[in-house]
Amino acid sequence: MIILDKDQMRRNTAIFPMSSAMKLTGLTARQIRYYESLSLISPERTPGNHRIFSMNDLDILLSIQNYMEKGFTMKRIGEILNEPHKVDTPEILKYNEYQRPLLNRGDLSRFFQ
DNA sequence: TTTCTAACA
DNA sequence: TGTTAGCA
Repeated sequence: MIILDKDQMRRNTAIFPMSSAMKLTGLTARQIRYYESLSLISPERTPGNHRIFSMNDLDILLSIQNYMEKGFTMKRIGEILNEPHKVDTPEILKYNEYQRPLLNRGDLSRFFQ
């Protein structure tokens, strides 16, 4: 199927400015820009060159937070997110069990821990 | 006023 | 990563 799922399209719609990404993920602008440089996320840009994030971008950012909390290095996280074939290691699978549910179904509980 | 890039402590 | 300078 060439056309993405309706929901997937909406989740890929970029509308959040840096300030929103920072509040929603708890990350600093510096960190977010750094992760983009590692191709972990690919936010769109406004005509003025300002980044605009989609829900999927934020979701990835949240996942990065999870991995960091579990002690993964940015190098390792980069491999995990950019090269799926490296994810099937006992090491990763073990931690994936603790991954929180993705940003969907209107579940906002993740924002209130 | 907010965000951006680049670069240095 | 933090922070700051100088732009847009």
